[in-house]
Amino acid sequence: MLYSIIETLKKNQLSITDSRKKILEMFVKTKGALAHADIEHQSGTEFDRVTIYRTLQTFVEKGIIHTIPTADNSVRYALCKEECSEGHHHDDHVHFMCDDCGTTYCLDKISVPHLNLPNGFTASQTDVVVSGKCGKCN
Amino acid sequence: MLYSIIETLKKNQLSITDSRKKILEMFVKTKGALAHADIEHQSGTEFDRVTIYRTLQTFVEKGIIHTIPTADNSVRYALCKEECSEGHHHDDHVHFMCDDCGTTYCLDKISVPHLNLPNGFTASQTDVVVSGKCGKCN
DNA sequence: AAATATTTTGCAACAACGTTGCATTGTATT
DNA sequence: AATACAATGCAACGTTGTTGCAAAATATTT
Ligand SMILES: [Mn+2]
Ligand SMILES: [Mn+2]
Ligand SMILES: [Zn+2]
Ligand SMILES: [Zn+2]
Repeated sequence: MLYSIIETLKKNQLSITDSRKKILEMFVKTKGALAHADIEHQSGTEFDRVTIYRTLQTFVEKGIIHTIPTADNSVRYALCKEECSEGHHHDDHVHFMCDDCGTTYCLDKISVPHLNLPNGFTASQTDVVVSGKCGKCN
Repeated sequence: MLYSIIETLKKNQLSITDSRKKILEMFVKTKGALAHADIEHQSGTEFDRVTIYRTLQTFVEKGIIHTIPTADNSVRYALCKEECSEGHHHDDHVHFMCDDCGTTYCLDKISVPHLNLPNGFTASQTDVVVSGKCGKCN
């Protein structure tokens, strides 16, 4: 399946800029997730820190990427599947973070389990983050 | 069940100091979880920011409190059950964060479900964080 | 294609959060 | 009570993220 960067930006009514193209390209070419710092390092001095923050924010709002909760409370991002749209994320899959190589995976095929909450509690979102060793490191 | 602050500190070979006593007391008296900022506010100018950071660190290392991963990537802490010890946490329960009142609950009775990971992946820890409305806010 | 309107970017300044080194103070031990 | 040891407060610093605004880039209109 091919992913058109320009199409994605247009579809979301975002103007086509260098930073948006390159940052989105990084996500498309990466299996795992990316942190702000990863993008900053990969792009060198090409973009300002602030631009990267703003680009990530915009992508999250538009449903192009989603944030991943991690055990160490660092922020990571990964591409959304096509079902996500502005203000409506549907990334209800399990995330995996390798203790060895640090790679964060979206386990798209493993959906988050249903839980019986205590009386009076209602859920709007459930995040599952698994830590351990990934396929490469095992 | 009663919780002796002094006993807990002694059991973990920690010297008995004002900050440790008062901060641990806050956790014992609180149903939910506490953030660094909560402790700072509740204690006024009594302790330095750094002391609070170091006390929380020490308590986590000793297995007295555990950190709670949250959807918004803020750091929270809650009391551990007695099974936890230095370097060995066993807080495998579900956490709940109320979107309305912000309270974070340890749902001790709901243990994290077992998941079938992809081939080659092994889990060392699974964190489940549910967001939604709590009993009070529903 | 050029002119205009709109968005995005880079910079600077700031705020929140967290860490480290070291002298001072407090706790434990003899 | 004297000594040894550990924790605290302070200052200084680093990292992460935000905001306002002028300059630059992109989109739209003529
Ligand atoms: Mn994901
Ligand atoms: Mn808990
Ligand atoms: Zn790995
Ligand atoms: Zn609530």
